[in-house]
Amino acid sequence: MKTEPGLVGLRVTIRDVARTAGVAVGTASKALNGRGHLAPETIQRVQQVAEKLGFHPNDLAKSLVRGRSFTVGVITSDGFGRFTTPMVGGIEEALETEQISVFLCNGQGDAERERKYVRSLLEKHVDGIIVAGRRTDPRPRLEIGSRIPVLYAYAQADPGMLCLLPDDEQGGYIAAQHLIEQGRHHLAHITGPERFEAARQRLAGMRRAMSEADLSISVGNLLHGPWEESWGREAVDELLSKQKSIDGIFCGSDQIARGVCDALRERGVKVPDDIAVVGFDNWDIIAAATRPPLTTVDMNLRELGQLAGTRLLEMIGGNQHRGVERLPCTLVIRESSGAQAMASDPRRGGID
Amino acid sequence: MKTEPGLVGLRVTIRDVARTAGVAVGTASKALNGRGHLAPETIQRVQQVAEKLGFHPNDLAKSLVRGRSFTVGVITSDGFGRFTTPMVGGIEEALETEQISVFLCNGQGDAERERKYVRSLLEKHVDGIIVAGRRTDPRPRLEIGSRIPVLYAYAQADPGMLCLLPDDEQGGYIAAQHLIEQGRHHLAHITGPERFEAARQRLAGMRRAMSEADLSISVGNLLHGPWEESWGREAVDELLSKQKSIDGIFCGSDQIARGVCDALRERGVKVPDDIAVVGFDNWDIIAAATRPPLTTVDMNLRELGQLAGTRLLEMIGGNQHRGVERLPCTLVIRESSGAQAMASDPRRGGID
DNA sequence: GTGAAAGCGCTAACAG
DNA sequence: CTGTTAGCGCTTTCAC
Repeated sequence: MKTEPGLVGLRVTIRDVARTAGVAVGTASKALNGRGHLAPETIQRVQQVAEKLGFHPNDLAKSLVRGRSFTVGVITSDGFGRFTTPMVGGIEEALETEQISVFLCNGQGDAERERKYVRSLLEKHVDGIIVAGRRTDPRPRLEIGSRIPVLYAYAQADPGMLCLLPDDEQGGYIAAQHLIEQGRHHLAHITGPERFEAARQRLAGMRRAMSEADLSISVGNLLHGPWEESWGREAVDELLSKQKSIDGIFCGSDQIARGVCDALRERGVKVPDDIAVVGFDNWDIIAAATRPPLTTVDMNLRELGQLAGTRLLEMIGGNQHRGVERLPCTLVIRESSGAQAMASDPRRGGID
Repeated sequence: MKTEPGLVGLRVTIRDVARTAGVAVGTASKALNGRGHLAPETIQRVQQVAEKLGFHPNDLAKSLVRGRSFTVGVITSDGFGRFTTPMVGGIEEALETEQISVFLCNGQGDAERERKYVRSLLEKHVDGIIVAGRRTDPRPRLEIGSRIPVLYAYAQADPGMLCLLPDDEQGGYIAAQHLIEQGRHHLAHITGPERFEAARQRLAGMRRAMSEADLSISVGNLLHGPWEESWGREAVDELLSKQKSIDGIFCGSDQIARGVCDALRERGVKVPDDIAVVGFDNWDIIAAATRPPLTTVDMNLRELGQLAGTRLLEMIGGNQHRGVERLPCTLVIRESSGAQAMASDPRRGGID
């Protein structure tokens, strides 16, 4: 026995709407979607009935017949940590303009889990998949025995895949360039482990900026260590124990920069007057709370996410992309670098 | 013209599998899902063919006929900030055991966006919705003209809804109790704005612990301010300028606690020797980097998320829930409280 | 302009 | 044990 329209029927279908409005199902469909040529009054009547009945079209059925689900999957590897969080926001933003919903999958960097998720997403017939990572070093490619587009954001697979990354080299460049512009010529770099591509590229960018100004990093002024606040403090000890005349430090992360600033202050070294400091990440909870507030490089992860969403949409539309695409970083000027806060051009110092 | 099985056919359907395996569609379905009674060899053959063809069942069709989508929607209000991030992890974990996928919706605390998302989720025929907030104060209920279950996690609507919250009162209780057990009897409380229910409840818990020990908070030792690190520093100035003999401070958040510790150290006050400090949140990036590392209260947000997932599953299964349910907090002992690090019982000091 | 019918891919009776 | 049939709710021809 069919539920009567207007009653509590848990499932108001288009047939209920059609019957109540006194039209055929096909007609109701057209009225609801604005397709075909219908009498204005019919359209209105159907829509009113739908409204009154609280009709919600069943996307499952819709997708089935249209052959597309209007959903995409996002597989993250760090369970929404500080890198993926803003990215996912950007992805969603780009996708929602096309009414596409996001399946969230927390891969936790575990290949087995990722495989499971891929399977599940494939069965949900998602229109595409974005892999959002937490480090830029190459990782194994996601195996998908299917023709749906895949893309990597803040993650890198092989060159056959589209990989969206921040331009760490350019980020290092603008950081160092900024210090140099403040008249600081004796620069040190305190950063993370050398095995991170990001650390190597930021350093490369710094070197490029310095060599353009006929400067270079003195031996002993380049310190690699863990990505931790305490490493920033230790590194300062190491650096200053050698009595070097340093007037600027570029740090590979805001956490390191925070440790650096704390250590300098506790030694009576004034930031930025004696030594200017620039961080990396613009992780506001760190950067804004540091004394003084950190000038730092922003990787524009939200924009990276938006780009990922946009590119995926293009790929779903049939335009394939591949290779590495890098998004410029931006300098966010606060107080630690001794500069006037001012708008900075995102493209400035770009390498292209 | 149908794509031949085995060819590049972008859509391998169960019919392709059935035809290739030389069985009927219904039989293939049973073989693939382990339903009905089939000859073992048939099952195997069908499965092999499915594998070879790279067959992925279409969940859309499956859901359509089964009347359930095996998906749920999670609407967050802070775009995956520090509260929702661990919760969403827990939610996913609880749900994946039942093979349920999560639609991620970033409501950004905007009622209009939430409405849009609800609509979209309803059309996707999700089996349930979780609203994950970032503060525990009452918020408007989500309007859903439908019979699917809804629940609030780290958010509170009206009493007709199921709301899952951390037990802030008990959290405040165990924090203060811990300080008292360390022999600290002159306690201060530096916390967030009074308009936050969480701030009021943590304070209430602290009061309960103190009154049980025949203690109370002296006038002037209770300071409300913004949830910021700098407020912690300012509050210390305010507190110590009055020359009070304080030997313990319970802070309403780790950020505040960090500011407090920094300010104390810079004034030459030893933590924990002179003054013991306890924070709230166990936000590791803050708590672990503070000098000394913070003893703090963990709201177990991941577990809260798991609970949310579990409860939603129960509700989907037909068992309705309503009212507020609170999950106990746990004390995480580090160095700032002067205690031996030791396992603590989550239930200890519970109010029930 | 509107209705009727076919079918998206799958599962679930019911026959055989 | 396996095949056939009838839909799930919707869109989309194609007639009228």
